[in-house]
Amino acid sequence: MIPIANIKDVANKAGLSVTTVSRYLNDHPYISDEKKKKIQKAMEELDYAPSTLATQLRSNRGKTIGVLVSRITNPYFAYLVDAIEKKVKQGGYHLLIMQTYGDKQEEINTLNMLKEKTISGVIMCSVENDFRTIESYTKYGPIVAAAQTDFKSNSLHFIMTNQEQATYDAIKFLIRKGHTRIAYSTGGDFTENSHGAYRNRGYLKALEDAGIQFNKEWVFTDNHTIEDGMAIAIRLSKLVESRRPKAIFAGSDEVAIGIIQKLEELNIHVPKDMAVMGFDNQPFSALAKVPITTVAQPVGALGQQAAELIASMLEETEYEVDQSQLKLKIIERESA
Amino acid sequence: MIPIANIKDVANKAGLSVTTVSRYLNDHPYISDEKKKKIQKAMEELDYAPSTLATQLRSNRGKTIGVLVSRITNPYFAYLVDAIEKKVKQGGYHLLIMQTYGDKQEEINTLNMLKEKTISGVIMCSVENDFRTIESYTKYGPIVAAAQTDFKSNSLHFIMTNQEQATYDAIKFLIRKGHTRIAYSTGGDFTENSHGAYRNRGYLKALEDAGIQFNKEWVFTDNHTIEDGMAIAIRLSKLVESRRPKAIFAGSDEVAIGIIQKLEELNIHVPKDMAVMGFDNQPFSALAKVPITTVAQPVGALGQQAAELIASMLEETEYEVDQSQLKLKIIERESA
DNA sequence: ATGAAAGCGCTAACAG
DNA sequence: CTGTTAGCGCTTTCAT
Repeated sequence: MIPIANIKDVANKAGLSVTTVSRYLNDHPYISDEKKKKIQKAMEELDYAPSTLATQLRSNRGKTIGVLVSRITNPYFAYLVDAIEKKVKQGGYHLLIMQTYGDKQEEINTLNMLKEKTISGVIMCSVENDFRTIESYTKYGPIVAAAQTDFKSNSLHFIMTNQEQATYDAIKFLIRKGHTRIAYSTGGDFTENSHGAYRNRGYLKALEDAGIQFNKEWVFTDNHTIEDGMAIAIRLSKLVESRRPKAIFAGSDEVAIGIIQKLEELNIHVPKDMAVMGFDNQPFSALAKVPITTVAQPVGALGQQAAELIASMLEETEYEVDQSQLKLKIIERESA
Repeated sequence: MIPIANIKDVANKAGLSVTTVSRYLNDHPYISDEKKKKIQKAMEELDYAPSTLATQLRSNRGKTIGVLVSRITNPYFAYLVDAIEKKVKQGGYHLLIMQTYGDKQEEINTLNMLKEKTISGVIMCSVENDFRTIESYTKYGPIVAAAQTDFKSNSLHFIMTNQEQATYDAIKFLIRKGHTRIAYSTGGDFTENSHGAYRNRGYLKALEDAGIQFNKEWVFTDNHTIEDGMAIAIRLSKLVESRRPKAIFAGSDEVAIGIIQKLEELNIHVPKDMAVMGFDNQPFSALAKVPITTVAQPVGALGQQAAELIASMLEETEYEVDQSQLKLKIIERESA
């Protein structure tokens, strides 16, 4: 691991000053072609690459964007990260991935990296803390959150999809299929200010509008994985039939596939005995044992726009989010 | 976006020198408790956080590890990244994710970030260039590749699983099931030095050992996604039955699920008309329409050990890879 | 068109 | 135990 040449070495070799070399590096005007050649030659011979560390320290601007996800193994986040990465790369940015696993403190830790200049901006694909708290970190750098909210802020920016409406539509879809006994699974805890509060509202509102009584026994909280879905199925199966729902909004395709799998194992058939509705429209959803009826999220557009928005904040240019690209859509297949 | 306090501000506020503050920051001995308190207080009041940029520039050691994957949306890589992230976090490192999408130049670009000090080390979860080339970048920082190879190097380190043996075993498994017409899909181009060369060898060797004639018509190259799998199924279906294989080694569960899905649509049944063998044992594989028989990769151990290995190189300590954790294993389900 | 010199925020001799 | 000082590699006035 040999010491790498620095700008001074290049300057010496080229018989010029560091200033000129720096100018060359930054595409300044006023350098004669002759010297340009010399510099290029020196750089090649020395196998030179400018230290991003020094550049960033001096110019006070980095090229790394932090991306917060709850876990990268959730395909929803993987696809989001993919879309973000493709876009930011165009602007010469890089992505530092941080997983929170639902932990508030981990999220704060990442936000603090803004202060330490480890990253220059943050895209929050999931959010754990309340927006008031998060907003307070915008004084350290730009933050974009992908989340639905009423929270108004000049400094904290959002890329929003209408989760409430989509959930309302999804429940309505089940109701139109004749369902009235509709269970509900969420990644949060079903309280007012938690994860998925908007979806909760959509669920409640759809029931209410249809004159269906809400049944607290039928809400399942804190579910994220295939295993969580399986656990739900087991609980569902243990309910005597008179108290058992006939449909469930799973909150994610991962949970949905777990539910379906276990239900079938337990000889409860989908959708005949139990309709299951997913969320996300992940690649495997169409290919499951019972293809999943779900709501598609516009991940590609979401990631791309989040990337463009954060870049515009970093570069102090304007960017207008295009809501028309951010629509959710029910995909009807066989599970409901 | 307010300017952040620096070490000098803290020193001034605490009425001490920057050295003492720096010592405090780095847990040096020999600071009186009284001053420690003062420093803590000053830091809090100023909302101070040390600039990682300056620290790294000065100490010439960063805390960011680059991770190269071909695409993060492939669950194999997502789980690998997850395992790596969990481990490096313990050492205070962060992960910069780079996707190559199979592009050699992208891989080189990432390796070059070592030179620029953007990252301090690289874990290559996928590899595109030849090892001779990659090895030449080790002079800029530690590189760990997760790949099987005979390439010997003092500077370039490997975390290896025996892909050849696993493929041999998988093909053997099919042969024991009575198959002799076995097709083969790979992510590479089936040449000697490409992607998956070891798997190719395993395939060829298993055929040879069983006295089965190799049929070039039955190898499908450059397949990675579910869509690629579907395309294979279509090509398979177009073969007249006398020239059609009765089994296929898909190379990945993603490709396998695509093949199975499309085959079933085309009324060719798995495994009756065509056995399909996957690779990776991804979470959805057990839950597919026809649960996939596959070979499980030890992603967790792979990620963890890659992380420990790179950390040991960065910290110049010793680390011995534990091969016993790195075994591949056939998981028999229904597709073959 | 080019260069000298100051300094970004921090660490590490060295001196006391 | 604490402070002074010289850089790490780069950008950026300010001269020339």
